Amino acid sequence: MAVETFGKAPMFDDDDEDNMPIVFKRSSASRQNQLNSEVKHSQSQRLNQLSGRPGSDACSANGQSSNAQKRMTSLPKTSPMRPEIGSQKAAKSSIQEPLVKSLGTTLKVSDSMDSRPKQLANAAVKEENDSIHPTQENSDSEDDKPLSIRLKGNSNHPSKGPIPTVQKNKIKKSSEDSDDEVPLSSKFQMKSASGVLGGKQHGFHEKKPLDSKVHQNGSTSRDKLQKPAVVSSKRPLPNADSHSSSQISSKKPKLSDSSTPLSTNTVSLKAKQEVVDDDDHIPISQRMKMSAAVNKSSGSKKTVSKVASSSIKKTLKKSKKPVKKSKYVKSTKLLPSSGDGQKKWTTLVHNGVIFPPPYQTHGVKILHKGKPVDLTTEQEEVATMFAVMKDTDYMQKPKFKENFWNDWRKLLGKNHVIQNLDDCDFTPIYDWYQTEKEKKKQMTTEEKKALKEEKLKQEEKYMWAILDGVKEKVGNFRVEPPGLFRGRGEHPKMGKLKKRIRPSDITINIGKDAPIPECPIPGQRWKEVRHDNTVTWLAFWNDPINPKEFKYVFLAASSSLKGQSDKEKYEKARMLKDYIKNIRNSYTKDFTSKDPTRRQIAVATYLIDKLALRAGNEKDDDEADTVGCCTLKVENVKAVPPNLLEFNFLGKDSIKYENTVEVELPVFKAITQFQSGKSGSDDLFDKLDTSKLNAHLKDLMPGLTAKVFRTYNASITLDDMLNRGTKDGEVSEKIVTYQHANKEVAIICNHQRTVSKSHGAQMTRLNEKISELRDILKELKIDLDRAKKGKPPLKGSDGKQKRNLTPEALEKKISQTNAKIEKIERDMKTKEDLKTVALGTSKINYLDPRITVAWCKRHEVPIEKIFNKSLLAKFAWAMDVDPDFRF
DNA sequence: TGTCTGACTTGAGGGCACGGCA
DNA sequence: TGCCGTGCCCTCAAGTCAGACA
Repeated sequence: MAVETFGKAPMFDDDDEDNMPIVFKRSSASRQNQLNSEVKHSQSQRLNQLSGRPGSDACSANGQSSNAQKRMTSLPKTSPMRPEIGSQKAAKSSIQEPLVKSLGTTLKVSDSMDSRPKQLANAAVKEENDSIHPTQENSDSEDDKPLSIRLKGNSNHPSKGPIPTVQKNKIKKSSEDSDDEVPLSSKFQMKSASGVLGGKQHGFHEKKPLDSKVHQNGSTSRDKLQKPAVVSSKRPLPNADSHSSSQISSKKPKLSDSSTPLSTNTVSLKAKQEVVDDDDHIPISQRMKMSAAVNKSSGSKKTVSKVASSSIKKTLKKSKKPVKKSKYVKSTKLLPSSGDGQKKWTTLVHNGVIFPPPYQTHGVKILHKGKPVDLTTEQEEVATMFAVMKDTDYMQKPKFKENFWNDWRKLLGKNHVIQNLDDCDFTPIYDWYQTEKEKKKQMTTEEKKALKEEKLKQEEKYMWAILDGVKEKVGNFRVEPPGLFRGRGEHPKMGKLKKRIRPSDITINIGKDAPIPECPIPGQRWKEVRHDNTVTWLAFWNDPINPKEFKYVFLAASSSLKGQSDKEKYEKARMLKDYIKNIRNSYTKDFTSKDPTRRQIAVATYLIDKLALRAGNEKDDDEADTVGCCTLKVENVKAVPPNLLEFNFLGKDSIKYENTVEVELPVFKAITQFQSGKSGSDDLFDKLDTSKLNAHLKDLMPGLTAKVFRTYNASITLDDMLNRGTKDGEVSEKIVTYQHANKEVAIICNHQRTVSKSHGAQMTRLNEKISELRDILKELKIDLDRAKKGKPPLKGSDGKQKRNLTPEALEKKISQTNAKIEKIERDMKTKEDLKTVALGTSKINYLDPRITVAWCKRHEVPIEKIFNKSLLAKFAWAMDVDPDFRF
C-alpha cells in the first residue's frame, strides 16, 4: 500500500470565485454552444456506435426515412431493421392493419398498450376544457391514496384504469390509431419528415473548436479522453493507468455473457410483418441497430423566446467573471462520452475527505431504575444517539429498540449494572439536547454567521477536486458521522449502531501524480490509496451496517462527469422512442407464447412499460421486504375478472404502491396462469429475474434496461403534456401547466411525500383570507354604486369613514381584489393537488432537462421559474438546447 | 448459471436559510 | 422586527445493473 504523506498543499485558496455556482462560470452562451456541440458530437458518435450505425448514416437518415424503409422492405434479411419513424401513412396502411387482422385481439391490445400517453394527453385536453388551472378533481378524499391510484383517478373513468380513456380517445381520434404507440407530439414530428433527434441536437456535422482549446490552463487532457472507436459493453480490465498502490487487480474476462436463448426466437420487432419470420434467427438488437436512425433534423424554426433566452443569458451572464485569477478552470463542459470501464479521467487531484469532530462528552447521566448511572464516553455517545431520537417514530418500533440494545449492551459489557433497556430513562440527555438546540437557536445572526464561516473555512479545501485540470465540486466530501441506522419501513437493521468511520476505513482514489491527501487525524493513515481512472469515486469506505456494501465519495451533480452520464441516460431514453413501437408489438405477441419464460418476460415488460414499475432485484433477508416487478409476489397482484389487476405492494423506500388497472385480456390470463397453484408468498414471475429481463431487453435495443422505460415514459409524458397543454397567457399560468405535467409524471413514477404538518392550518388560513377579500369586494361594489351616484362611501366594518374614491379608482381596486382572490384560489388548488406528490424527484432524475429548457424558450418562461440554482448547475449541459427540441 | 461485488443512480426526509408579511 | 412558511440543500438509505467469479 502506497501511503504517503505530503506537505500541506493548499489547492484552491487562490480562487475568489469558489462559491460561485459552477453553472455561472460559463463565459457565454455561444461558448456553451460550442462546448455542447463537442459533446453532442461525441455523444452522437457513441450512440451510433452503440446501435451499430455510423454517424453518417444517422445524418443521412434525416428526412429520408421513407427511402430507408423502402430499402428495408427490399432487403429484409440484411437491411437494417429500422424502427418506424418516418412515413406514418405507410405504417398505417401496410403494417397496422394486417397486424390487427392476423392477431385477432391485437387491435385492442395495441391500442390500449399506449394508453398512458394518450390518457395523460386526454387529461391535458380536459385541462384545457376546464381552463388550464387544475380543477377540483383531486379532492381531499384522494389524498391518502397512493399516487398510482390517483393517476387512475385522474382519468375520466374513476372506476376503471387507463383503458376506457384510451377507448374514448380512440373514438375521438380514430385516424390516429395506427400510430398510437407514439404520442401525438411525436407524430407531428415524424410527419414533418424531419425530426429533432438529430440535427442540431446531435450535431454530427458541426465542426467546432475543441473545448480544450478554450481551457488553457491545464490540460489538453480532454483531447486525450476522446472516446475510442468501439464502445465495449463490458467492463474492461483495468488499464495501465488503473492500478492500486497496494494491489493490482487482475480481472478475468467474463465467461458467459449471454444472449438469452430467447433472443434468437424473439419475434421481429419490425413492423413490416411480411419479413418478420425470415430473420428471426438474428437477434433483434442486431437487426435493429443496423437500421435504427435516431436522428431527425429539426423541423420548422420558431421564434426563440426573448424572455426565456434573456433569462438564461442573464443567469449565465452572472458567470461572466473572468477566470483570470483562478489557477484552474471550473467545470463548464461535458467530458467526452465515457462508458463503463473506460478511462474516466487522466489527472485527478483532491484533498480527501473531512471527518466529523470527535465526540465531546456532556456528562449528563441517564437514569437506571431512577438512579443516575456513570457511563464511559463511548457508552454515553451511543446513549445520546438513542436519547435524541425520543420524538421520532422509531421509538415506537420494537425492532429499533432491540437492535439498539443489542449493540449498546456490547459496549456496556456483560457485568454492567444496566441489564435491561426498559429500566433506563434517557430523559436527562434528551432534555440536555433540547437545551443545546435552543441555545443554538438563540444565537445572534453574527454568531451564526461566524460559526458558518468557520465551518466553511475548515471544509473549503475538501469541497473541490481538479479533474483533468478542471475545478469540480465534490459532492459528499463529509464522512458520515456515527449514529443509529435509520432504515426505512420495517428494516430489520434499524437501530443498529453505525460506528464511527476512521481514516483506516477509507480508500482514496486519486491521480497517480497527485499528492496523496494528508490524513486529517494525526497518527492515522488511509486504508489504501488507489489510482484507478476507470471509476469516478474519490474515496469509499465499507458501510458499517452492511460491510459488504460501500459508501462512495463522488463529484457533485453539477460536475462534467455527472452531466455526461446524465445526458447519456436521456439519449438512451430518447433512443427507446424509436424502438418502442416494435418492442410493444413484440411483447404483445409473446403474451400468448407457449414458452412460459418468454410469456413472463412479455408480461413483466408490459408492466414495466405501462406502470413504470422498477425492475425489482432480489433482496436479502436482512433488507426491508420491498418488491419490484420481477420480485412481485402472488399476493401483491389480485386478478379481478374480467381483466382488472389490483396491485398492492411496498416498493422502493417502503413506499406503498396501490393501483388497479384494466389490462389486456391476454395479460390478465397470463397473470392468472402465473398465479395458479402458488401460494401468496410465492414469486409471481418464478422464471424471471432482472438479469434475464435485462438481457432480453438488450436484444430489443442496445443498452436497454428496465429503468430506461421509466425515464422514457416520464420524459415523453412531460414533452407531450407541455406541448398539448400550453396556452398563451400569463407566465404564472404556464407554470401551472408545467407543474401539472410534472405532477402527472410524479404520479406515474409513484413519487410520494408526506403531507406537511401545517398543511391543514395553511389551507384554513388561505380560506379565511379569501373570505376577507370577498367581504372587501362586496363593500367596494357598494361603494362603486354610490360613487357613481355621487354619494360618499359607507362606513367600514370598523366604523370608520372610508376615503372618498372616484369610480375609476374603485373599479381598479375591485379588479385588483379579484386578481388577489384568483391567485389565492390558484395557489390553494396547486397546494392541495401537490400535497402528497413530490415533484422534485422526477425533475431531478427522470425529466430530460432539454424538454423544459426548450419549452421555456418557446413560451417565454424564465428558466429560473422551473429550475432552481442547483438544477441550473446540474443541467448546464442542456441550457443551449434548440427551442424546437422535442424528446 | 447463479451469486457476489462494485459502481453508480434514485429517493425521501430533515434542517435551515431566506423572504414575505403583519 | 419577529414570526412563519417555503423551498433549497444535504444526507444517507435504497435501489439498478454489469462484470467477476465459483
